[in-house]
Amino acid sequence: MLKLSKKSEYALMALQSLGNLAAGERIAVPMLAEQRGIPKDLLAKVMQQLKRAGLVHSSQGVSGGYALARPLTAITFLDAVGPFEEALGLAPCVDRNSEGCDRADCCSLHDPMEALNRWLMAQLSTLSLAEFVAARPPVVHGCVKAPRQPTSMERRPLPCEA
Amino acid sequence: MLKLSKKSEYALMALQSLGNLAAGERIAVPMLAEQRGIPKDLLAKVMQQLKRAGLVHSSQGVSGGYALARPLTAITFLDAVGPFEEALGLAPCVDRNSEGCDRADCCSLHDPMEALNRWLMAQLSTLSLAEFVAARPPVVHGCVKAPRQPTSMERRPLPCEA
DNA sequence: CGAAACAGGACTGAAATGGTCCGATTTAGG
DNA sequence: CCTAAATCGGACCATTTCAGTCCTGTTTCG
Repeated sequence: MLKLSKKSEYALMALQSLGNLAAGERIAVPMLAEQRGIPKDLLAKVMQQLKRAGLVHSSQGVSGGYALARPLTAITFLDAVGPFEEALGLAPCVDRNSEGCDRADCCSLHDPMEALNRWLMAQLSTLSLAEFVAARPPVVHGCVKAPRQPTSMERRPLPCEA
Repeated sequence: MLKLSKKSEYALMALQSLGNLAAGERIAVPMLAEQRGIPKDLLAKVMQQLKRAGLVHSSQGVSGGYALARPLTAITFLDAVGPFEEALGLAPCVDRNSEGCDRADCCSLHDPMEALNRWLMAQLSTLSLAEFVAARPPVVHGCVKAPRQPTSMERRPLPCEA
C-alpha cells in the first residue's frame, strides 16, 4: 500500500529540481534525466503528464524546457502524485455497482473504504511539496509498532469540516 | 496508491465476519467463502496468513474453523492489511543502499518518503477494525479537491510522540 | 476409517509496470 | 532557410506482480 509507482517517484524528483530553478529559468528533460539518473524517455512522459495536470509550464523548440507553474508551497503531494496513480485512492470496489456488490451484501466494506480513502486524500492534499521535501524521518524508531490504543478516525478532523 | 490487494480486501471481509461470531464459535473457510462470494482457495491462504500474524486462531479437523484471537477493537487496520502488502509502506527507494542511491545524490527523497511512510503507518495503526467497519463516508463531497492551504505534516502529531 | 477441515507448495493466465523506440511538431540560432 | 534540439505522443515490449487454481499432505470428529 502506498507503494508509489516509478512515475510518481520521478515526478517528485523533477518537481523538486524545478523548485531549485531561478525565476524564469527552465530545464530540459535530457539534462534533468542525467542529473537524477532516470531514463530520459520515461521522464519525458512524466513531464508531459505534469504539464497536463497544470503543475508545470513548458516551452518547445531548441532551447525549450520546463518550469514550475506555481511554487512548491502551492503544490500538494496529492497534486504531484495523483496523475500517476490511476487507481488513485483505494481498494476493493471503488467502481461501485459494476458487478455484484449490491451494497451490504458481498461488500459491506464499501463505505468504510470510501471513508478511509477520502480521509487519506484529504491528508495528502494538505501536505505541500515544499514541506514534503524538507521532511526528515522522526527519531522515534519503534513508532510503527508501538501504539496499541485505538483512537477514532474522526479525531483527526477532515480539513473540509473546519 | 493505497490500492489494497485482493488479499487485503478478503482479509478485512473475513475479520469482519469473524467479529460477528458468538464467543467460542468458529467458522470454516468454505462457509465463509460462500457467504462473501470469494474464491475458497484464495481465502484459505489469506486465513493462513492471518493466523501466522496472530490475528486469528484455527482448529483443524472435520469441524474446524477460524475465530478471532482478540476482539476487533484490538486489531488495527495496519495489523489486518500489513501481512499482505509486502511492499508495505511506501515508495521509491525503501530498500535503501541497494543500488546507486547514495543518499542526497540521486534520491534526495529518501528521507521525506520514509517520514511520510512512518506517519502513514502510525495513522493506520491507530485505526481499529471495529472503528473501520463502522465508518461511513462523510457527507461532504468536494472534499478532496477543496483545501489549497498547505499545513504541516507535523501538525498532526505522531501518536508515539504523545 | 472416511469425510471434512486446515496447511501449504507449485503452477498458470492475465494485467500492470517500467522502459524503449520512433515519428511529428515546434523553435532558437547560424 | 535549415538544422539541431527540444517538447509531444503513440506504439510497442519485457518483466514482474497478482489473482486464482490445483494438488498433496495432515489433523480430527463421528
